[in-house]
Amino acid sequence: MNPKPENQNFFEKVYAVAREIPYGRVTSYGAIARYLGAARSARMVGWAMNACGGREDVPAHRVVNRQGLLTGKHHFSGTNLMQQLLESEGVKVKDNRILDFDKLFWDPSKAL
DNA sequence: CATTTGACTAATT
DNA sequence: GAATTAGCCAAAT
Repeated sequence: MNPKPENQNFFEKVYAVAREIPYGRVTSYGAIARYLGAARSARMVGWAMNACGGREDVPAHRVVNRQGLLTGKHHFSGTNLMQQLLESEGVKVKDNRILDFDKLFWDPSKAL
């Protein structure tokens, strides 16, 4: 154990919320950030995802930008892995964009 | 300790 | 309406 693991507050919180995303749903970085109290730290959420390397429990593919664009797909293995993962969950993706994003959008603050 | 970056978002051009 | 700039905040170098 580390002397002061404390917690990767931000990262852990982001991971916790990401894990709460129900199957076949998606959310935005800003929504998570807002839920964490860091309304303007949407980028931090993305950064946390970048660090999610070993966190398989973190469905980063369910987290997209506000437009439903798979901006982070380049960080996944391959080129369209993220899209395939979403499609595998029943989420229709067209040209890196999530269809019916408004319907599939999952708001953590609402989910509470 | 200062600088850079980065999977965003909103506003502006 | 698309492209660019600016603002934000926290971690990484």
